[in-house]
Amino acid sequence: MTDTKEAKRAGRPRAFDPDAGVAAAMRLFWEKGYDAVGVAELAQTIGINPPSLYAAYGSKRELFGRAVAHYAGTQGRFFARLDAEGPAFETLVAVLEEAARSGTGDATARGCLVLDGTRNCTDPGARALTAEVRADLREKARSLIARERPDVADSAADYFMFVLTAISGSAIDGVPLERLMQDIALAGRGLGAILGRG
Amino acid sequence: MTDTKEAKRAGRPRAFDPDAGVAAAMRLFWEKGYDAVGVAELAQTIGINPPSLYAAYGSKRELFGRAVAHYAGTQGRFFARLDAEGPAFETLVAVLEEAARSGTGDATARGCLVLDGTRNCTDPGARALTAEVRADLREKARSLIARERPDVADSAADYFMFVLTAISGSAIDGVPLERLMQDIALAGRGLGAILGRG
DNA sequence: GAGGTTTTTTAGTGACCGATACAAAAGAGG
DNA sequence: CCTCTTTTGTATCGGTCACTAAAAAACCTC
Repeated sequence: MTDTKEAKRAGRPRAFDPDAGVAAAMRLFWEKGYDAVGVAELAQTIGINPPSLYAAYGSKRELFGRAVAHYAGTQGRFFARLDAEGPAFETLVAVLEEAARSGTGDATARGCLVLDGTRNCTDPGARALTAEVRADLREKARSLIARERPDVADSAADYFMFVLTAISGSAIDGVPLERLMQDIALAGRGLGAILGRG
Repeated sequence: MTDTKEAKRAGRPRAFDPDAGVAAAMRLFWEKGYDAVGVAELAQTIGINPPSLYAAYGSKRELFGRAVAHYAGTQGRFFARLDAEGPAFETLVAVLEEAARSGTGDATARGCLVLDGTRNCTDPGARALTAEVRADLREKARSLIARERPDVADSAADYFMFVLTAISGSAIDGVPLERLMQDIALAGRGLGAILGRG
């Protein structure tokens, strides 16, 4: 589609950086959720007009897809820990704590874009975009757990997503990081129980 | 304002039951969230025209307030258990399980209206309506716990709301009741830990 | 019946939604 | 210079948003 390289093509050069636009859009979607962000608002924040937005990204939904991917690569980078070697229990708890930090680090963009960005969203395509990332995330947790306890990998992965859902929702509701850390410690008891004391 | 009694007043009689309208509106708000439900859709579901809706309820937000109150009095009736006498741990877990049942009982209206009905909602007034109910709920849990363990009442009440948030969000994401029950059992380990073995 | 009161219906308000038609503008290559 | 290509800004598309003005309709009391 669009060549990301700076190879000078014919035609009038683009006056803005599409990647920077994705980052700005991500921030907006994260703060307000998919439906609550309008195309006009997106364009104004990026510093362009709506036609430039459609020419560069295709549609609001496609821009959201780029934003979700950017979110996963920045705010959600710590989930890569699930792929690394190491004890499951400690890794999972550490990831939950990182999620709490990410979801409370900025007062204007709380919670998780992937978990709550399409809540009550009317666009099935946008919902599917976040649902796919959630499914990938659950699978990462499941396979990590399966290395130690394949018998409980599904149940423990479900519980991991369960706690993750609580973290994002609570962060959005204004629960501060310190309390989230306490909640994670308590929820970790359940994780330790099913994993047989990590 | 409007006399709920059937005392025959002057003027053309109302052709619909306002309470039944609230129930229908509640169902719609529960299924889709505040922002995703339009006034035209509400009116059509109730079986009236928009002007009748405004004459009877005042505004979309006020109708939502009535709907939330109706929800609390029907779907959320089991929260009254928090006011009853009894051991805190068993009561809290039972309430969490009831919440899971309520949030998964109907495939078309999942989760909790109070916890997730105004997620990503652009109307601050509507958000405040659900936030107030959530605060009341947390206070009920806190005072129940305080009867046994005043020292940990705040932390345990926070954790209770944390788990409740997970239940509603997970139910919306499609997690079936059986898995939610497993998750609650695991989360209950943390509750038992902070309450000192319920 | 007439007058008063309230709800009904029809029709429409301005504002915003996502998405576009169109032509001027700005580059490359000839 | 001219042509080709792509992006730009302007101005708008039809549709939906929450909400309402206005008048007909349906009850009351007299």
